[in-house]
Amino acid sequence: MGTPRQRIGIKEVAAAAGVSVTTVSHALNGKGRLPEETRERVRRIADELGYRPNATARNLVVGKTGLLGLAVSQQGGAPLAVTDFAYFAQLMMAASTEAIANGYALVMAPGDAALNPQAGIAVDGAIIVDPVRDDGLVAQLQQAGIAVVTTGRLPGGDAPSCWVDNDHIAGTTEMLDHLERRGARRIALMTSALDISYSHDVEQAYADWCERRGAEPLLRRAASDLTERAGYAVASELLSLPEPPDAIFSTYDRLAFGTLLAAEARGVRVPDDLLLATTATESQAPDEARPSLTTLDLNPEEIGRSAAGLLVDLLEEQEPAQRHVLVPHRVIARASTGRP
Amino acid sequence: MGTPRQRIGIKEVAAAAGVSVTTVSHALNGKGRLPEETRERVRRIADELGYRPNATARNLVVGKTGLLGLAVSQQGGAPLAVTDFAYFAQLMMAASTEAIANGYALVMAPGDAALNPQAGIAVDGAIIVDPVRDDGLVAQLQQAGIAVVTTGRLPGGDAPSCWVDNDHIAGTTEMLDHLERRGARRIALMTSALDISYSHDVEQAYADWCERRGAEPLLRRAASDLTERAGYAVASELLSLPEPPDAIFSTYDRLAFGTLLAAEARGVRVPDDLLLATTATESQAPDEARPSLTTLDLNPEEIGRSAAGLLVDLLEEQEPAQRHVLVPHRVIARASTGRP
DNA sequence: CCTCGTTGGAAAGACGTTTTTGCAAACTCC
DNA sequence: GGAGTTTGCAAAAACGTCTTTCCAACGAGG
Repeated sequence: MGTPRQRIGIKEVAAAAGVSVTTVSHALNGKGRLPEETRERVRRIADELGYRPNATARNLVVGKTGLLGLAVSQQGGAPLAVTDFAYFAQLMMAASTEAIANGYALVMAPGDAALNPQAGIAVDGAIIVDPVRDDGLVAQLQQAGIAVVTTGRLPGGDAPSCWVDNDHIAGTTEMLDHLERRGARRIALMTSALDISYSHDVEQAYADWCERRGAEPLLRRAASDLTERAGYAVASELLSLPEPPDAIFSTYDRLAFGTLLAAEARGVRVPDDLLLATTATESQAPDEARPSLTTLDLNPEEIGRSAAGLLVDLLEEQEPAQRHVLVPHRVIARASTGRP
Repeated sequence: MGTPRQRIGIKEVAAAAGVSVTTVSHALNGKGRLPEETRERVRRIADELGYRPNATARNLVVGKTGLLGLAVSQQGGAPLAVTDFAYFAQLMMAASTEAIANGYALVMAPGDAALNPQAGIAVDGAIIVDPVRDDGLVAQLQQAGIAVVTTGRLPGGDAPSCWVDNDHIAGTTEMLDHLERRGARRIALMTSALDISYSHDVEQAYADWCERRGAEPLLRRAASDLTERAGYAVASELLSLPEPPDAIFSTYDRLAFGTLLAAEARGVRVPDDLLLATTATESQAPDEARPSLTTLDLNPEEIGRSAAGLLVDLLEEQEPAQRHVLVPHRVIARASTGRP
């Protein structure tokens, strides 16, 4: 108020610098043939005036929307992976940060329809989290020529695709080794029935690990809502076996919390009678549980950051440096596997 | 591939309909003077051709960005309200849905800087969740002339503002009444020390309620990380008082879960020895707890939907129908307050 | 001195809409 | 049947940037 506060544009900068708008544009974008001296002067003046290029105008001329979409693959019609809010929120925040740093805006798709090329919002590229087999959205996007990066790999995906993922085979193996070192002789795997690459990788790593040791696999898939209640049910069943496991590796922290409750209800002490480890979706929660939970940290922030970065590369460079990214994991030993 | 797949624009529609682009624009936007018959025909042809207006071009000419920002107010420099992922995610998804329905894209701000009018991404308007007193971002946005809607009211806010909120006074009172009806004689309030309107409203409602009954208030503010651990600590202190409460109302579900643990650890039975109620941030979790928790449901989806809707009104209409929205709450009685 | 290549920079078109203005044709009214 | 008024639509100007094209000045080589 008082100040006219006219948004200053490239024209104003040009006038102030005594050059044409062309020169300003070239100077700021490193294009054209200009002596470094002029470039520098224009940049300085633009800075002084607080010039911020209008993203809409730029997008219009370069033919982009400036938008990246982020969606969680839908199993059936589940209203978002309700159980994984923390993992998902961390991933999203990191992806958003990276997108903004590259001049894009990340928009959350509240459902498959939001990114539908025919009906939804127009985006330059999309990140699909944990695609399920035959994910319709992924197919639609690719068919429409929209760049797609998945976190986790598309099961059965034939087409060449871009993804970022953890090395779940290695992570699972490390955790099983850890449990064995802490004295486990009979390790059960508690996972989900979701048809995503994560499940497949973990189950395969587990099967291979057991086979190498000549051990009998003890695999349970919890109800796909992945609540503590589901973990409680599966753990109760496991613990009442004639030959119950002496260690459980859960691939979702909610399932592990439920397992903790089930153990307590049956008077099974963790870690004395049962070792318990989990994959983390929420960084603090496992540490706050009683006892604190040994965790395989999947580093969702880095997943999100990498996914957005890869997507931007895909959009801006003709040939991205890499089409696949592996994000490092980390085994964090806590009280639930003994010797804290 | 094979099909040229030229993006069809307003020009193609005009050609197909045998009219000018002006007429197409007018027909589609309900502007200008056109007989209904022409309008209808143009709309039909546009539909048949699958015409989708280019949002970027539209935004350019109307001088908008088409972006709405959503940020969680930062207390100090906390990396997002970590504890409230579920509440927050539900709110965000609903806001995103509403934004898209109105032709906007909602972008999550991964920190205050992202929406800074000087340095961040340019948005038409912003939703700030639970603003703390003297929130810098709110001030900056308003000063820059960017429309702001807050969920929860800005403490000490002098300027006229737009917000959507629950009637926490009424909600708290209802819950206290419920506890009293279920036999509580000494009700403690467990809340946070956050300087947001939510805390103030609840504390005031509690103080008033106690005063009306001549009861002594028993108020505790948990550490602001609001974890189960924090709830555990506060509950332990309360239960070890010479005259402990026979009911606790927690304003965050995590605190209530911690309370449940503390009660169990001390052999205090819920609901027999202690009634426990909580405000919900996660719809299923309180139901899944053991015992299931009586809940004050704040309806975060509706908060998010309303906030986005109000923001759009603010941007598109000179004078919005209303500047404040109250979203209904709901008391859900469960096992933790007896008689399920 | 003339030609040619290089350098620095400006002019103008384009991106796909919306909006304003303009202008005939078709009515209405006396 | 002429003067106004309404109706239906088109032409053109924006919006702010990037990009292509073009031109003048300058230097070098013969």
